[in-house]
Amino acid sequence: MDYVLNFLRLLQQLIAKNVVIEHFGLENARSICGVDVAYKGEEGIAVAVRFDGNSYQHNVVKGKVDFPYIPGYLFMREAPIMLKALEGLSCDLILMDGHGIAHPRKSGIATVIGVLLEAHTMGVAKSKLVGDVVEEGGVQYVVVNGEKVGVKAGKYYYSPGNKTDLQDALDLSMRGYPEVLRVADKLSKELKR
DNA sequence: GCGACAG
DNA sequence: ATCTTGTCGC
Repeated sequence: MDYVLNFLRLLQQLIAKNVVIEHFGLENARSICGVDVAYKGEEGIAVAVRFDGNSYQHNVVKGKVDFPYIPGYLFMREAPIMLKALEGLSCDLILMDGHGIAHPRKSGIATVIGVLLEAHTMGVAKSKLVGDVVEEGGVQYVVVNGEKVGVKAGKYYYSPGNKTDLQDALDLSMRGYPEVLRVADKLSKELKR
């Protein structure tokens, strides 16, 4: 499995070179999607929820998940099934569990999916993967090598995935935990029964 | 060698 | 993520 991780690391470095960190502006997101995955042993249940400001809609995908969870390589385990769940949904902004550039190689799952789909994405994680939390002007930033790569608000970490920036992460964090993610999490966990 | 370690 | 009882608090 050593070969695989070496290769995947190169892939992540390539992805990191293609990330686009630029201001999006949440006000430009007419539709926001949230994706989450729950497990029942080897079976993964992915749910993608879309909210367009008026109504909700969602996709459910179940399938075997082979790749193990390895810190730093989450995308290999969850990106495939997440992408399937997102099929057919048009989302101006995609949110998902996990980090974006707040990653050892600036290539968290939100970045991988964002670059792959050329979409606006943002990672929302429940715990830190890398960096130090530094407060500045009333805001808690996730800092890696002196660079601010994310924002911590409450117990959540927000970091740009692709075609979004730190300002977007801060703006999103101030809206509180995204409802689409709360719904996706709740739905995926109750559908595995 | 030791500690850290998204879901 | 999942396993898994009781317990503290609004």
